[in-house]
Amino acid sequence: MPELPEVEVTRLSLSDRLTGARVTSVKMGKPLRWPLGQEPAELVGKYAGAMARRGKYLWLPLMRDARNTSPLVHGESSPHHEETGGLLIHLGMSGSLNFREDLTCPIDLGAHEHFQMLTTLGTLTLTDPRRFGAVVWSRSLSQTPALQLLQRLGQEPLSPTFNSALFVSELQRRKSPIKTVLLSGEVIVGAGNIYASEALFRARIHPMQRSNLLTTRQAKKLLSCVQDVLREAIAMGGSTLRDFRNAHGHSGDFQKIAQVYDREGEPCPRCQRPIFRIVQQQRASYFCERCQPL
DNA sequence: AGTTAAACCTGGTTGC
DNA sequence: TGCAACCAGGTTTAAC
Repeated sequence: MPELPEVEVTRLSLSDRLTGARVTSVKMGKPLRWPLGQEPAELVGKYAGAMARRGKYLWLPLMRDARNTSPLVHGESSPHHEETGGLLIHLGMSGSLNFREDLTCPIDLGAHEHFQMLTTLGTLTLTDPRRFGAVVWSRSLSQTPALQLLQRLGQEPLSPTFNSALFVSELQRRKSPIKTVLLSGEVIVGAGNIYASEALFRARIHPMQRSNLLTTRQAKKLLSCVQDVLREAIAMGGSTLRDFRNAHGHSGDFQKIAQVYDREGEPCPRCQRPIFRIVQQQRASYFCERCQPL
């Protein structure tokens, strides 16, 4: 599921509703991708900060006292943050976070609910049928295991400090197909299988095109298409193929306006020829043979 | 070192 | 209707 837009929609829909909340209890369901790395009871009594995002990961600061609940900017570190910590959350393929403000009745874990944190402001629940997701305790973003999971990630496509020259040069030094490079997350994070196909269609670049064979002009075009697609998808609440919901249970709508993803055989919106489906790196790629020549 | 397949899981859809 | 095969938003790990 969750590519950058869905993760960002999740973060935005939680807004700051958890900020300042004190954790009252934590329940775990079946095992996720990695163990929590901490006794659930150890989280009780900590105070939540504002949720942040890096790539497809969410970071929920959990601090010892209520004073430092201001947003944690990635890279920033203070002695207070160092001695507290937080949860690094990944939604995997089928995960979604739900937040309920009602504190009235005790909430039991459903069959696919594998992490639940009760707080003084509401209950945060991770639902993830396939359990490729993760909730991992880390002392800070600059320490293991968080650092290990985040350190190889490429640039944030929607960051105001995005370095487009670096993006171009990183594409030029890789020989893999461009779709593979986008999905790897080593150059740019956030584009998964849906948005990689959509961005390549918009940029009129064949998914099999070798990255280093793109012209500078093509690379820049691709960058702006990736950024546009991600921004538009966020504005539409993300894509809901099956499982994705925002923190309030609402589906996304972007899949309705996807131009090529999951549209094999349908007419290309630009030239009317049928959309092709191929498999790269064990993932489906959708494109138009005419509009995206090799 | 760089590229590709296998693995982690569940459930829905497709085809015989 | 039953059942096997295949497919799905991601990413690590092992194997060439």
